Amino acid sequence: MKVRQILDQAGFFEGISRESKDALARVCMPIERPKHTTLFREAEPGEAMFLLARGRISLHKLSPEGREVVIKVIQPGEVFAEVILFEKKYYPVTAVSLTEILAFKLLRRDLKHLLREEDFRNDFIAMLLRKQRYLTDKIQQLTSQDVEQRLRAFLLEQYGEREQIQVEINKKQLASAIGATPETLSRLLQDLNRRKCLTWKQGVIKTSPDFWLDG
Amino acid sequence: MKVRQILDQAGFFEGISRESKDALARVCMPIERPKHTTLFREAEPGEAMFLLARGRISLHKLSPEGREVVIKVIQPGEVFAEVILFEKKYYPVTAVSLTEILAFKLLRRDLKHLLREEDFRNDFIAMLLRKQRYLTDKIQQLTSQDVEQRLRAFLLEQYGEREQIQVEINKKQLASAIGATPETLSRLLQDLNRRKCLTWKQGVIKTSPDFWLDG
DNA sequence: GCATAAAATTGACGCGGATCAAGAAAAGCA
DNA sequence: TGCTTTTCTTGATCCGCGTCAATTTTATGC
Repeated sequence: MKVRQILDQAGFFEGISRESKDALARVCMPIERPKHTTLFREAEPGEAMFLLARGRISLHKLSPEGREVVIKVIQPGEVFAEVILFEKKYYPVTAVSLTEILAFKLLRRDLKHLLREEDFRNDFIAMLLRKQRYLTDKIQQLTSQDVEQRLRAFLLEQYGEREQIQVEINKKQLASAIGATPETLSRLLQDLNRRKCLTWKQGVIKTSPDFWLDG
Repeated sequence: MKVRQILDQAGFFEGISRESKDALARVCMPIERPKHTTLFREAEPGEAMFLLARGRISLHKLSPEGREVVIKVIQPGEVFAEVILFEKKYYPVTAVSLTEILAFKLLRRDLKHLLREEDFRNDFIAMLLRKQRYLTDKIQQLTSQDVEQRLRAFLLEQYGEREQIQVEINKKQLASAIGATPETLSRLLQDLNRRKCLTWKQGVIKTSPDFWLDG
């Protein structure tokens, strides 16, 4: 079946047994959406978590003053909204597709069933712990790094240390993802350009080795 | 046995069965330490997680420049260093007791065994998700709130909205916990004093209702 | 008890980045 | 294709908070 193939490619739960993976493929529902689609909103009730197969999704919260704070940009192969499954009935963040996406939806009762299997359970818990570690690192970054360092960390995390990067999100979104305003990002890019570290033209970023060094 | 009683009082894994709790009590080792003791350091290898029964523990990371960034202050009833159990062999943070503490140490293999029990597993996963939600909120706070709001959020989280609070940590530590310098906190407290919102004398904070309102 | 260290306060100063406003460029749409 | 809307850029200004340095206060040890 098609779902099963995509699961294989996407690298969800790599360590799990064939049986668990088949079971997973049986219960999850494919979801395709164009860009700028809201999958769910903060404080909305729900009972499904998602696996992202293709595209990128932004998870953000709204501050009391109405600022949009990006918590994480989800990449293919990652799981999101898993918090809904045990702890609370309400989504803690808003999820919006930044690009066209393909995701899988997984219901609470189905997941609970899958967790009986030790391999699956271990993979699931390991995934949660990985995310915890990510959030921990992010807190450290936000309190001790400037915008340039945060940009570097973001690009590294999302695309790796590459010379050319196809960015499928716009500058406003990227600014938000690194906890800055579009104006600040614009000025930073201008500066990096002058220093011959990084250029950004028509959705393509080109970096020089210098960019990855200093910091 | 004594360990079992403390486990009951501390409220670890409230939903779990009598059998699971007995099993937990059997495998965990009590640890008592004076204040300012380092339990483990960032990047140090280890294979145990902890349950805190009494006292407070600060989890922090060191930034490349040597700044100490507090990730979370652990309270009685909370679990920490659980990341070590599945994902990596190295502690991602440093843990230092802020007060005298009583904690329980739980080894990897024992925990994996306990996770076979559904009740225990659900409680454990729920705990992980609670922490994830906490970290998510913290990121939002750090990027969108000023120091005064962060102080309020910290006191609320740690002690609730009370008129009188016994603070068992010093101002330097508190400053660090809310992502600020001692100087900034000092000035903030002075200002709150002038506005008759909050006083801090000899480890006792007194707040007026005003303090909890504005923000 | 004094001596030394650590914690807390206070002032002066500067910088990173937010905010506001206005214009240029690009994208969406009829 | 022209019109509208959003995104991006650029400049001017402002402010929160960090940094540095100098005291003062409190804690700690002999």
